[in-house]
Amino acid sequence: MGAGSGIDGLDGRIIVLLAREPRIGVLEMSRRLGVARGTAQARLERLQSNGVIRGFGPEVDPAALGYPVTAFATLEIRQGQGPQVRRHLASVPEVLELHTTTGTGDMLCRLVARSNADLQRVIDRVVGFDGIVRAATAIVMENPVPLRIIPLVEQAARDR
Amino acid sequence: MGAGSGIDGLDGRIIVLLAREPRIGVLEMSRRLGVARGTAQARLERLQSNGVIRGFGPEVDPAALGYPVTAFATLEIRQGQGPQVRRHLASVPEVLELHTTTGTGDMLCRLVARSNADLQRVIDRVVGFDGIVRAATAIVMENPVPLRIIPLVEQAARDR
DNA sequence: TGCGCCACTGGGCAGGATGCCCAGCCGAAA
DNA sequence: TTTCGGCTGGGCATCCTGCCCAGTGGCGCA
Repeated sequence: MGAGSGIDGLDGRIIVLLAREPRIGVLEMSRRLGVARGTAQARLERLQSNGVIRGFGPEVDPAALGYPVTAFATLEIRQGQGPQVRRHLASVPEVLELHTTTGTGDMLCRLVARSNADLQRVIDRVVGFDGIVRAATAIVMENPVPLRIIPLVEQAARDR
Repeated sequence: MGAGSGIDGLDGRIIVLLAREPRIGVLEMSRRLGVARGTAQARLERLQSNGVIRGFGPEVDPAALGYPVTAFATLEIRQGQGPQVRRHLASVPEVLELHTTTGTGDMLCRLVARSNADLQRVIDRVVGFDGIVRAATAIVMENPVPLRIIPLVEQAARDR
């Protein structure tokens, strides 16, 4: 991993272009970039087989689905209960992602809920499991920087 | 918002299908769903103008870009320094997202770095700003549940 | 210095998908 | 019952895709 990886300027421009206008095709892309279509096509393929671009899945807004409340929960789990806890959390649809982190056997997960009241139900379901000792929840109020990748891509391209 | 929104079964199947095989076109989609092409096309358009589907931006893997280390930082900020802190954090490429949360004027941000050592540099840059009083960092070790949306979509579709 | 490799170019080709149109049908609401 | 919105199934021209090719230029290596 990371062996032959790395992004050059053209790769960076491809990703940024794709991030800004996801619907454009290879041909339009090659026109904007000022390269031959075959080049753009080859680069795109390489970026995907490289794993740099994982895919083009639809970005779904949980709020538009009826889940406008987002929260982060820090979980303290009982020793050795990791696998069970993971399985449990994976089975809860409102758990959007889960990380294990350094610290006291902690996990961090992102939750959504239909309302603040509903969040209580979600949390109850999340922590209503033997392996979980304690949970601390932080409700998201604003999202000044939504998940982004462009600045990082540009820096990676600059660093050659 | 959220007025006429909501997802029916067909919408749910469209999103799930798109999430699993993002490259398929409208025609192939209509074939898999067993509906007319016009229907699939109209639904997709509606989902996008609804805001349920925000877009189809490329999913870029920071690790493949040379940033294999992910961390979450909880920041305590000085009263009234919110706007400045946001601007500062937005200017750091390694800050992938930023949330303001309930609690003691806290913020939570996701960071990436080239290595554990590099993470120190990133954190220094993040907290090297007047408005930030204290920072607690949790390094991500594993990601048992990567950011996902399918289970939530299926539940939303089931709930009518 | 000369050679081979690799990426890029510019072009061509057939098949397929897209965007857009239409008339007809049907169920639900007024 | 009438109207309306959504779905169907079809057609159309245009455009893009995936794939192919030969030619060219830069670069590292012997």
